[in-house]
This record gives sequence, structure tokens and C-alpha cells, in this order.
Amino acid sequence: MDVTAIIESLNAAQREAVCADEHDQLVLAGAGSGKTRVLVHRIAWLLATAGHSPHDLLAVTFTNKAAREMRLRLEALLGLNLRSMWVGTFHSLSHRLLRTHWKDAQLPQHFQILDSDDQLRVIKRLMKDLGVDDDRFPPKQAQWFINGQKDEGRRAAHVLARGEFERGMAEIYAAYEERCQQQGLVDFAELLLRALELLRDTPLLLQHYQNRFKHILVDEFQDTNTLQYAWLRLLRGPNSCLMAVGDDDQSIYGWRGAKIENIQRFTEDFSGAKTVRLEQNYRSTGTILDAANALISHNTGRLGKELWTDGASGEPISVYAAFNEQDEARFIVDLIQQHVQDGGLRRECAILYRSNAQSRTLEETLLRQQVPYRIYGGQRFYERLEIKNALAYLRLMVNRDDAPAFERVINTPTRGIGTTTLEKLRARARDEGQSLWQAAIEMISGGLLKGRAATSVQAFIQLIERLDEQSLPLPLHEQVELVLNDTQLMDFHAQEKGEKGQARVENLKELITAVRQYDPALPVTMSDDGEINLEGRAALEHFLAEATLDAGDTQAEEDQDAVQMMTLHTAKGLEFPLVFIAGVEEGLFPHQMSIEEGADRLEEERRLCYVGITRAMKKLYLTHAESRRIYGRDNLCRPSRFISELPENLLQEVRLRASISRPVSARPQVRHQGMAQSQAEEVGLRVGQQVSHPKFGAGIILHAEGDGPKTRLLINFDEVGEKWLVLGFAPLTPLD
DNA sequence: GTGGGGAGTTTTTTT
DNA sequence: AACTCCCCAC
Repeated sequence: MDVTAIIESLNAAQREAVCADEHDQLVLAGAGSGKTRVLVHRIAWLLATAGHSPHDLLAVTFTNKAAREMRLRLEALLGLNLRSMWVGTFHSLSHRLLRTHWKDAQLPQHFQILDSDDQLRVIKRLMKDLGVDDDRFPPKQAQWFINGQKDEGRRAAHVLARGEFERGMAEIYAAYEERCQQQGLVDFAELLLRALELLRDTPLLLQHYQNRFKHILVDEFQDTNTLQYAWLRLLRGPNSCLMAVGDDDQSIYGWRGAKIENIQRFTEDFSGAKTVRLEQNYRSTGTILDAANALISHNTGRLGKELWTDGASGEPISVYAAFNEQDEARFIVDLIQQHVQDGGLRRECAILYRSNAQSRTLEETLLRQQVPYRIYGGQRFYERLEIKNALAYLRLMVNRDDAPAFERVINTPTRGIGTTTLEKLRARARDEGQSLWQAAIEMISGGLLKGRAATSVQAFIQLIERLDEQSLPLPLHEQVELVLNDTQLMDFHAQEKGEKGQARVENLKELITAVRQYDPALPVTMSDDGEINLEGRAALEHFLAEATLDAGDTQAEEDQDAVQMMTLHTAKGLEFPLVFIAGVEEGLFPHQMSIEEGADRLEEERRLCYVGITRAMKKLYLTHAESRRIYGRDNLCRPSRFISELPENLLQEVRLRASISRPVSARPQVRHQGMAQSQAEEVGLRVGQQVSHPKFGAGIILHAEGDGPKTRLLINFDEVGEKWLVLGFAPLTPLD
């Protein structure tokens, strides 16, 4: 590797961070300032110049995607295989520690990971058993409470409960803690907390890892929560360095426990730390950066940072005031079509929005205009019902005591084991302190179940035992295939009516493919006396953990050139030449809930807007609607305060030009600003509707006043401009 | 065990 | 408006 060439390609600030001496560092990396590049090059520098081995380094990210990308870029840059280097998410690294040191962590060897869905089920079950009133203590809130406490590093015994509600919650937490321990279940927050406690309470282990990791590098540091920060501080040994890379202005996850304070106090906690600011932006035009800088300057308590570019200032930011969300969608889609007509690609365009509900209107319009699009977000592959059913069978094969898995498939597909039987099993398990599996076996052999129930439960037990035995010597994907067929899960979902069943079967097939391609990267632990079996089960266990920790993409990657649609949160870290931010209205963005929650939340919304703006490379559009249907009701909306926080000289109000619009088939219904519904419905008109007039040509309805046939319409005609016409007299034809 | 009907909910998302 | 959850009837 030519280190000199790499270093020369960096700017001064980047170079300072990459080639820094071995001390703690805080790298404040503005949007588009080459953050990942610095991280990757720093590691390369440590390996090539400072003489470290990959074994000495630990790189932590938040998402699996980011971890994969980092490893990939490093391997490409160095031309090395970096399997010995720890690169992963807080959760995957914690998981690794716990699997390796399960005894010291006081966990059963085959502990299972609970995803949030399973966690909620466990909590609901538990509350039923405890007889807790779920009106006063909603299970979702209990889950929120428990995770929140764990994220703060607090065990049930340490909860500071004030008031009846919190005391109740704390009791649920304590019972939940006990049940998870008993069943060998570990939720997401528990992975981190347990790993932290493992290191804290096992000095030799801590020393070992502190000595090993000479350098710890963290990405997206502004998103760390209390627990993650404690984890980092513990793992950084007396002779190690921590490099935290992040951007306080892009901290947008406070609502789920991220502590922006962590980045703000970093240099106090690590007193020798140097701060490097990366402010030169390689992504956006000067105009876009000026707007971003101006917006974020309205926040308080910033560490301070100003983005700049030596590139062109580019086009102004366009602001469009739509009549309603349909008009907004049409405006956006029109411009995208124009972009494509001018030779651009659809994938260069991104539509960003605050909440998922906004995607529907946009989708409908794209669909109608036959513009291919891709939506990010939504249900992920390993979270789908049919996939979770399949995984539950596999989990039972690995660990018979896994109660959530047992409950999920005991009667899926239906095999005549109803609530009554299940309740008996639960009662027995509870009274004897057994797992459901044990309870089932003992009740069968003790003759405590009668008739059909006994037969069915026995058959279920035998099924699992047989599958376990038969699948053991098989390759992983054949194990899964066997399970899908012999449990009749495939048939069960195949006979579900409608497209749903079809899709589920497809997904199950997809699961087999995914397993076939799965490379567990296992250290080969096969013993001489041919215990291939052990190896086969270990592979399955790895696969199951990975499926839970990385729930997969929302949808299979499509090669088609498509418009990119996602929430502002999802867009963080991405960039697009052409960006639309839709629904920039008070109440929606900033969201009403954030406005009500106070200044901190509002500042977070502003950071979210900052994130959105800085996604744009060349051209940015902000759109807002005067009227928007939310929860089935029309609301009048004011433009967002964020728009007025942008310097006016950077903005350009988009004049309505109906001529750029193509006709769309909005359902002919009018319920807007007093326009008479019945009258208008007859002719199929509504505000925002495009119409044609024999004399004035094509135009678009801007306003409606009055009632019945006397309704006055303000129409902006392409050729002759704005005109007031009376509905009853004007020969208007809707353009659909 | 399924399906219909009524009531209640409704930001943002990863692990 | 659209979705989930829960209860009740078949």
C-alpha cells in the first residue's frame, strides 16, 4: 500500500485526523466531509505506518450495513483479509463477547437473542401470569421502560421508582429480568448491559481486552446512548486510544436514548483528547451549505462547525407551496419526469419525508405516472411472520427451552393445541419452574393430558426431536428445507388465501436461498473423531443469531433505475443529486409531538432538517401543502418555521406553471375550503385539479369560493394567467 | 379456529 | 384513512 499517495489525497484536517499521534481524538465530521474516508484511512495508517496488527484494533458502528461497508472498503484499500479485526455493531460485538465468555457472563451456553417483537410477547405473557392490569400498565410502555432503564445501565434493583406507576414498572422489570435469565433469553439492550457487566466484574478479562485493543474507533458517536458510552470507556484501556467520529449537528436519535451530551463532554472525559473538525464539504453546492449552516445556527449548545466548499454556489433552493398533498406529489413527480427526460437517472432523485404516512400519496402518483420507485423502510425480511415461524422451529432445535419459539409454533400450523392445553402447560411450567418443553414432556409421560391434546402435544414433541436428529448431518439449507416441509409450514402458508399466501411461500423459498448463501465464517471446530454434527449445529446457531441481529433489508435489491423514497431518518449518510423534502409544514416537520415536548426535541427536528438539506448535492426542493389530510381529516397547514430560518436570498419561490404538469386522475371529490361538494363532484373538480377551457386552454384550479353553481373558481391558465370563473357558467372539463 | 365488527391509535428506527 | 387489537359468534 502506498501510504504517501493516500495521505496526499487528504485535505489538511483529514490528514491531521488520519496521521495523528496515538492519543484520544474527537473528529467532528460535518456532512459530506469525508468521514468514512477518514475512518478507513486512519485504520490503514495505523496498520501500515504505526505498525499495528489488525488484531489490535476495534471498530464500532451502529448498523450492520455500516460495519460491512467499512470492512469492505478497508480490505479493498489494503488488499488484505481482515478477519482477525473486530469490526461490528455494539450489539454484534457484545454478542461475540457473551458467546465466548458465556460462563463468566452467567448465561446458558445456548442463550437466544430476543428481538423487540419477541420481547413484547414475553412481557405480555409475563404480565398475564402476574395478573397485572394492562390498562394501567400497558405492555408497550413496560417494554419502553425496561429498555430505557437498561440503556441507562440500570438493573431492576437499581431503578429509582417514584410514584405508583414507576414502582409497578420496576416490578415488571424485575420479573422480566428473572424470566429471561431462567429461559436463557437476552434482549438487545441486555446484550450490551451484560457485556458491560461481564467486563466490569471479570478483571482478568477486562485487562485482556484492554490490552488487546490498542485503538478503538467509533462511528456516528453522536448516536451513542449512556450504556454504549460506558461500554466504550470501560473497554478503552490505560494504554489505548479512542477515536470518536461524529457530528453533533446530526444527532437525530435522542428519542430512542441517544445522548448528544456524550459528544459534548467527550473532551472532558478524555482529557488528553484532541478535537479535529472536518468542515470542507465535497458533496453539495455552496447554496445548499449556506442554507444548512444558517438553519443549524438556530440551535444552542453546539460544538460549532461551519460547512464550506470550494465548488460552485449552484442553483437556489426551490420552495413550492402546494394546495394539498396530491398537488405536492404531482409537482415532485413532474420534476422527476422532467429530470429523466433531460437525460437524468431516476436513482439520482430522492423524496424525503418526516413520516411514513406521507409516502402513500407520493406512491400513488408515481404509480399512476408509471415512474419506478423504491421505498426504504417497512418490514424487514427476518421480521416477517412466516420467516419468524420458520426460525422458531429452528430455534427449538437449538434450544428446547426457548419459550417464545415454543409458543409461536406449538400450534402453527394448527394442530389442535388450543389455549386450554397451552394454559395447562404454562401453569405446570410456572409451578414447577420448568420450561414449557419440559412441562409438555412430563405432562405427557405423567398422563396429565387427555385425549386429542395428549396426542397432539406428543406428536409435536416427536416432530421436533425427529427434525433435530434428521437434520443434524445435513448442510444448513437442507436443514431448513427439511423443517419447512416436515412441519408443513410451507403447506400451511401456501393454502392461505389471496396474494398473502403466495408472498409468504415466496419468502420461505427466499429463506432457503439466503441460508444456502450464508457463510458463517466459523472457525473450524471439528474434532478428529468426526463430530461433524457439532459443526452443523454451530452453523445453525450462528445463522439464527445473525438473523436476529441483522434483520435484513426491507426488500430485495432491484436493479431497476428507481426514484428513492425514505424518511429523513433513513436518509442519514446518503446523498443524491436531486432531493425533494416533502411536507415541510408546522406540525408535520417539525412534528407536533416534538413541538409539544419542548426545546430539546425541537432542536432535534432542526437537526433532522439539517440532515435532509445536506443530502442534496446539486438541487434541493422544499415543498409544503396548504391543506393536508392527516388521519382522515383535512388540515390547514402553515409552512414550517424551518423555511423561514433559511436566508431568503438562497430561496426561490416556484411559480405555478400548469404547463409542466401532466394530467393525473385525481378522484373527483371536493372537500376543500368551502367548495361545494355536490356541485363540484358532478363535474369532478377540486382545488389543484387541472382543467381545460375552450377559450383559455389548460389551467389549474387555485381557489374556490362560495357554494353550489355560484362557486367562484380561481384558475391559473397556462396561456392567459389567472382568472375568476363561475362554476355554473364556465364550460370546464377536468383533465384526467 | 376463523372472521366480522367495533374500538382505539396514529413520529422518527436499529439492534 | 388505515391499521391493530380484542371480543364474540359460528
